[in-house]
Amino acid sequence: MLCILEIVARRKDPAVRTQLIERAAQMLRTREPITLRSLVAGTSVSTMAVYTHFGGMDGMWKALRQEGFTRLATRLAQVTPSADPVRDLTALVTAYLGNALDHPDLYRVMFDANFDLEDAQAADDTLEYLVQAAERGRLAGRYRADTNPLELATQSWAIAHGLVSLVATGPLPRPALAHGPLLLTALFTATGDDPDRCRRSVASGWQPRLTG
Amino acid sequence: MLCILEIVARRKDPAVRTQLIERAAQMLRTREPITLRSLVAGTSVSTMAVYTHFGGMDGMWKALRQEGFTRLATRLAQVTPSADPVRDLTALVTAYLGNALDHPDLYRVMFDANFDLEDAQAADDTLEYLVQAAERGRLAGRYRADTNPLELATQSWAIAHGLVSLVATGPLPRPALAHGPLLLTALFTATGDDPDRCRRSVASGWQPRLTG
DNA sequence: GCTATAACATAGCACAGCTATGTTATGTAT
DNA sequence: ATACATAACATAGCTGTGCTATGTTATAGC
Repeated sequence: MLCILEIVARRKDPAVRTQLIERAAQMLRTREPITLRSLVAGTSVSTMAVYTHFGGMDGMWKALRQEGFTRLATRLAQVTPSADPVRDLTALVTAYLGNALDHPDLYRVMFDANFDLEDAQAADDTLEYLVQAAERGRLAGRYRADTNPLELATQSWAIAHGLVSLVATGPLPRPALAHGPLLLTALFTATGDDPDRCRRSVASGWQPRLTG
Repeated sequence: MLCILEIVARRKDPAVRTQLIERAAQMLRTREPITLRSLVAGTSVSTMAVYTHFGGMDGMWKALRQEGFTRLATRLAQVTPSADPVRDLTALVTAYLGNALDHPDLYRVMFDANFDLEDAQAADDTLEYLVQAAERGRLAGRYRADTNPLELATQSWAIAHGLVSLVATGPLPRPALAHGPLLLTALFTATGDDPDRCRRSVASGWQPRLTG
């Protein structure tokens, strides 16, 4: 009997994979240039490990982007829903900004040149956190009944990404992030929330620490 | 007599410089990989020309980014001020989006990894167009008297950059740009403009062609 | 134990950006 | 007009890049 798919010898060690991408993330943080040889230099593995585990440097970068989205998702998941969904959506945006500021180089890689479907899916998955909060806000009557949660989430995302990418990638100074609350309040108010109540919700969901 | 500064022999030909960056922009458009040798291959100059004119490939990329900001400034300059400064600011944002969509690869390069002061200055110069429109809006009484034109311009920029970079770089589909009018209206209204009047101004400044 | 399989190590390939060195063209001074 | 000084230019070769071809070794199933 032929057991084609079950014949496996010398399985790859998953630890090697995580070791490599963690080292890559570390090198990204310390601004060291990441090359095939410099990447494996700090480890006990050979250059071929990059090919068996990632299929090449492109695959490694792809996995690194994926790691970035995973960390982002972890951070978004730490935002515990409260009774105020507008505050929650603000808190999610704040978490998004905080993640980008804590790992600016990783964030830059996440939204760099070569995107493919896998990464786009990962981006959509993280967006889903915002969609849920937007939907809860609509159900709570904070936004107009005809509000499309996906659209509101996308608009919030655009604001967050616009601000943080201009700050993380260069031209704008970090205090420019302080525009966040005003932009979010403007968006949520335009979506139907009461201005004063919205201001309070956004203020309670925002983390002033970001602009430091 | 020594004329130190005036002793010049065989001046560099500016035409070579423009030829190279135009070819680089063209190769960017056609997705050809831009390497030192592939860049000069189509020209009659040697690889050394890149070093005499730009000091290396990094300098060439820097000049290419500069060219991107120059084109952007040209496009923004084509927006003729009208009697409605809110419309004008919307039109400027629309021109910003249109430029990014017409030259997506160039736009990506403009906001890519290595930024330095020269490029940041170029970015600030283009921002100045938005600042002027914001200031005119304030003087016209459309925005609150205590509105900071630079801040309003920066907020508009963040919205534009957030939207268009998410569209040009991947995850969002092009129709997502249709969120622009709502976001701008929300921002301008929050800055003091009358909601109905603002909606009309934004609608008249917006180019629906973008979302196609 | 034997064999098949795949992870692994090594060496070398093509190409990248860059630089050292020689050549040529051009403005200045005699 | 001629000679010189200067810098743009052409050529060839350098180091380092990602990648691949080839041989070796460790592991799973009979």
